[in-house]
Amino acid sequence: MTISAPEVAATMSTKTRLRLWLRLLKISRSVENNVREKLRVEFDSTLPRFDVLAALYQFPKGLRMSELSGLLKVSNGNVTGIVDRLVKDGLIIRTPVPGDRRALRVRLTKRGEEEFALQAAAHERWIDSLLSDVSLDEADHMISSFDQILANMNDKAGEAS
Amino acid sequence: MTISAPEVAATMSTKTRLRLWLRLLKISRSVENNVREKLRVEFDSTLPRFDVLAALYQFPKGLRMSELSGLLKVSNGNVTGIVDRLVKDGLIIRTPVPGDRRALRVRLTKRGEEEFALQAAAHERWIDSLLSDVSLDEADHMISSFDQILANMNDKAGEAS
DNA sequence: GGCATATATTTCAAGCTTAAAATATTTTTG
DNA sequence: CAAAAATATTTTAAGCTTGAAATATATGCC
Repeated sequence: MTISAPEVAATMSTKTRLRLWLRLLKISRSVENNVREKLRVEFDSTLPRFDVLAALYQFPKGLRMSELSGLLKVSNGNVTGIVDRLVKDGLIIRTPVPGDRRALRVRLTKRGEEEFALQAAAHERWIDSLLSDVSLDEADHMISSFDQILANMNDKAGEAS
Repeated sequence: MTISAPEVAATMSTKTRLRLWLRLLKISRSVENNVREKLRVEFDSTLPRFDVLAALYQFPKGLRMSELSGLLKVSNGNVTGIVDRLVKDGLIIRTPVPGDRRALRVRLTKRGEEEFALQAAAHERWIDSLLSDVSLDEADHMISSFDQILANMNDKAGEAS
């Protein structure tokens, strides 16, 4: 009996995929740590707060708590705490939803909008600088690869987009 | 005065790089959430614990606390807590470092080694499945791109490897 | 209408994470 | 050698995160 070629090939791409994942994780953590530090120093804020503001910025009419946690793909209880603090800081407000007394709609205040616009512009510059050696073509190519991976992954796992 | 071409191009690649980062983050979080859930259900463990065990598995002689936190790129105090719990569970042990009474060396116990071997094998299968539609060539190509990005990023930022 | 079930949100307990302060020890240097 | 500076680690306070339990309200069913 000879060595099974498929098994050898499978092992090889398994190891390579694992390496790919470790590299992906390393980049992701590097960028995240970098952005986290800049948010702290320049805006006295955090990544979770930025994420919440970013989501609300896209929806001027506001979002329900559950829509917000769904978008950010974090737990409900998690968002409660972050929103509490942002409300206390006057960057967002909670308003009741007419017709459903269980639900609350959250949206940016005027100040929250202005503050986030500043943070978003800075964030864009930070990312542009960190990824400055990625050409437009390269970036486009990687984005399509990622989209393909994401589409496939959402089938494999229960994990939504 | 005509529109400045360089500025237009810069804006375009800035936006594309931002999109690239958001996609990268999405994949990274999807995979992480998936692995986290599987570690919880199948091994009653967590990602930070897995990371610590993985680091120690590569260094059978053990690592100092500061080497460990350096490798994982997390704070010193963070590792203290995770190590405390792993010690309590009998998966690792702390031993004094001869000649330096400030330092402690941490290494896997026999049980920790056996337990991690199981987790690592399962982890490899999970990743292989999640990234199953990435071909060997594609993976290799992405790995080089990532390495290049990482090398460039470490110059831009104070952020080490 | 009234009871069961479902949905929206918060609370809770436990663990993760950080930056900064505290502790203990080692090394440098005057 | 003693004071000062540096290093290794832990502790602390605050915030983030999760899954599960609790609370409040709404919807479906008889």
